[in-house]
Parts: sequence; structure tokens; C-alpha cells
Amino acid sequence: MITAYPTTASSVSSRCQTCTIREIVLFADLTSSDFDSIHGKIEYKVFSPGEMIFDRGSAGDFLYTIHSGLAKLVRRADDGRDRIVRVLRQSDLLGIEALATKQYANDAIALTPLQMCKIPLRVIQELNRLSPRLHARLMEKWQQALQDAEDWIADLNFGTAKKRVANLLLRMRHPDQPHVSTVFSRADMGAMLDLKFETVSREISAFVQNGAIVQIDNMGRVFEIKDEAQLRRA
Amino acid sequence: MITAYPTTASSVSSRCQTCTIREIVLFADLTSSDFDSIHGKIEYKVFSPGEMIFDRGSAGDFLYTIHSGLAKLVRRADDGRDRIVRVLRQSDLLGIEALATKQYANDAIALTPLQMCKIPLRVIQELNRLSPRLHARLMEKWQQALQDAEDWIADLNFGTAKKRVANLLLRMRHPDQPHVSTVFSRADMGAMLDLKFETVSREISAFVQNGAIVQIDNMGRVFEIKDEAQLRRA
DNA sequence: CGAGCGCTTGACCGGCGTCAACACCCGTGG
DNA sequence: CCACGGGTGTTGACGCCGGTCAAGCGCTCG
Repeated sequence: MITAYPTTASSVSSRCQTCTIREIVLFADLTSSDFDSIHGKIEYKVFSPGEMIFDRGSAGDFLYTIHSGLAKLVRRADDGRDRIVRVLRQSDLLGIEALATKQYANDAIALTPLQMCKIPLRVIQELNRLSPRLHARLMEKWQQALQDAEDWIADLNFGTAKKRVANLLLRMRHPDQPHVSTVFSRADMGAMLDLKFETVSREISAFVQNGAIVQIDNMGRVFEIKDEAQLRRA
Repeated sequence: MITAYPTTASSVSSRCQTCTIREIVLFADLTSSDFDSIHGKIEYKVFSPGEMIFDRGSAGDFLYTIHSGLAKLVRRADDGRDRIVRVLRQSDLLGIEALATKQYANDAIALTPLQMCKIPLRVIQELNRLSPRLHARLMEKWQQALQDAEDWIADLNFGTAKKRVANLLLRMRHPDQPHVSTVFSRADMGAMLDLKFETVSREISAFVQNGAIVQIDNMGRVFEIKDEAQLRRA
């Protein structure tokens, strides 16, 4: 991905045609001439962990596609506690809701170093006319977002702390390395699972002691899954 | 609504034009001639509480719009416990996900007596060509569904039992009677909030004792909200 | 009037939150 | 190179919230 994308923002949209993940994002079906019409309107942006991408309620004029890294959607409760509503990863879209409501529904914050394309909503609307199949793509993305949100409710926010942490570990496995799982700070995990970070830490430690997982890095973020069945049983 | 819809299924689509809630569902922008082309393809259906509308994983060939009543989307966990993922009400769509994935993502079950229109997906796809603005409508609906799911996570599945029950009571207020709230069986409430039904019962009783709410019916389903501030504080 | 279902209430216990101390990793500057 | 300090993770002690088990009530419908 990095090879396909320069870290400068110059002449970015022309790069879309050579983007290695183009097929899995929005513009898979566009022709070269389609691209000419949006030339120069798409920005390539980089965020560092903790950086805010946009905030809830502000005017949503752009839509973002993730090239690499992770972002979290957050709501701040009245009492100040943060609730992570969803985590987005490669080829996910940030801010689709603005297509319908003109404003963002959540705070969006980078969770890891993050590389994204920033696309004006107007471009999407233009392209609707050019590419009838873009609609289908958008629908798929929308469906995926809904699916993720429902999975979030059903898997990560149901049952005991042990179950929740186990499900998160399973969900955060690396796609092409199913026995390696990378997680977040204990505080973020707590905000995802509705648990205190001490509880998360305890459950992880318990899994390590039981031999279900083994810590790989030296910061407690990367684990090897030794006994997947135990995690599933939880 | 009942006056606009017969309980028989005969000649239903012609009725769409006179439907009193047409403006808030999908076909607001269609012309009379558009309707002619879909004549006879839309079924009007009635479900009673507890009846299953469709089940997770089955082929999704139809989309439903709710005219009156409530439906729940349910996932059954491995250990047999049910989790209510979302509740749908008037003018919501059931089964939109089938537009993208061809199958239903959850079980759908009637929560109250339920009146719906059952629309073949093919009709929706046809209408896409006829009415460019139907897309916008669909997008709004999809956005609404996503918004609901995220609200569900942020409001109803976060914090103490007291907070959750309070938020549910607030959410279930009657649109035009903001101090009246109608809820479900304690078991269903538990499946929504990830609480045991005894806990839900206790919290409700506590609110009654504190004078925050007053029971109106004799089955513990309808309450008058006396002290909204207390519910918000929770 | 009796059966059955849903709601309530109580007693008890376990899981998770709370508060606190400490270990570890890292960057910084001497 | 080491000393220091802050951020993050771990671990312990304790208390409370909510789960569990159980009994009893009230409504509805046969």
C-alpha cells in the first residue's frame, strides 16, 4: 500500500488507478475517463494515533476510505465516559452517514497510524451519475457497516467479561495469520466492551496463565492464540 | 392506518397510492404510472406477537415495511441465550441487508401485532430505474438503521442496570405523548439491555417507588413518566 | 375456578468495579 | 551511559451491583 501511495498529497487522484486496494473500495468499476473528471479532488492524508479525524455533529463534507491502519468511532456520554461504537479497518468508509444527514454521527479518531483518502461528498454524488454500479458498491459498504454494528452488539457486548475479551481476541486476528491477534490499549478495549480496564487486564492475564494465548510483543498488544477452542468456549 | 389498509391481500399495490404513511416510507416520490408497473406484486401481511417473519441465514427475497406495530431483530448465541440487536417500528424496513447480501442477517420476530407490506426485492430493483430518488430514500433508511444500531450500543448497552433501564424508558416514549412510555416483557427488555429479567423488574420497581414513573396499565407495560430528569440522571 | 405465564420480591453469592500500590517500557536529559 | 519521570499494564484487597435460585402474587384465559 505504501508503494502505491506517496506521503505527499500531490496529484493523488491519478494514483487511484494504480492503487492496489482500489478493487476493494469504492472505485472498482470506474473507467479511466471517469477518473479524469475527478482528477485532483481527492486528498491523501495521514493521521497518527490519537489524532481526531472529525467530530460528532460537525458538517460532513468529506468521506474517507482507509488504506491502512485502524480508526475508532466514539461517543462521549454525558458523564464523560467514552464509548467506542465501532472500529474501522482497511477498505472501510468513514463518514458515509454524511451522505444522508450532512453531518457526522460520531467522533472519529485514529487508533494506529492511519493512511486514508479524503473524498469530497460532491465527488461521490457526481460519480453516481457516471457509474451506476457505484451505488451497488456503496450499498455493500453501508450493509457492511450495519452488519459490523450488529455484530458488535451481539458478540462484544454480551455476556461475561471473559466472553467479551475472548470474542475481541478472536475478532482482532490478523486476516492472513489467524493465530495472531493484535489488540489495543486496555482502556480502549474497556470502552469497546463496556468493561473497566483493570477487568480487561485481568481476563487477558487469565488467558495467558491458562495457556490460551501467549504474549508476543513486549507491550501487551500482540498475542499468539494457542488454544482457540478455549476462547470460543469462554 | 387500518382504514387505509384492508386485512385481505387483494389488490394491495393499488392501495399504496392512498396509504396514509406512504410519504414516510419508500415510495413517496413515485408517480401513479410507476405504481401501475408494480401492481399486484406487493403483499399486505399481518403477524401476531411472537410470530417469526424470517430467520437468519435464509434466502432474502423480500423486504418489509412496517405500517404499525413493533418487530425485534434477534441473534441466538451459541449458549442458547437470545440477544435483541434492534427494535423496528413504523416506517422502518426489515431485511434491507438482503439487497446487498441476498440473505437475512438476523431472525425477525413480531413483538406486537404487526402490519406490514411485503415487497419482492425485484420490485425495489425495478423501481431504482424508474425513480432516481428512491435511491436517496433507501440511503436514508439505511443510514437510519445504522444510526439506530449505534445508538443502541451507546445508550442501551452502556453503564449500570439503572442507566440502561432509564434510557430504554426514555427511548420508548410515545412520539406524540412524550410522558407516556410503553415497554416490553421483562425478558425481552433483558435481551435488549443484556440484563436478567429480575434485574429489569427490580430497576423498574425502584423507579416506581421513587416516583420517577407511574404504572398506567395493569400489566406493567405502560408507564407515565413523572420525573424525566431523574431518568436522565439515572 | 384452576392452570399457566409473567411479574415481583427476597436471600445469597459471585463477578466486576473501585481504589491503590507497584512493575515495566519508553523517551528525555544529564 | 545511567537517572529520572510519565504513561501503560499488572496485581491485590475489598465492596457493591447484578446474577442466581426460589417463593409467592396477579392477571388472563381456558
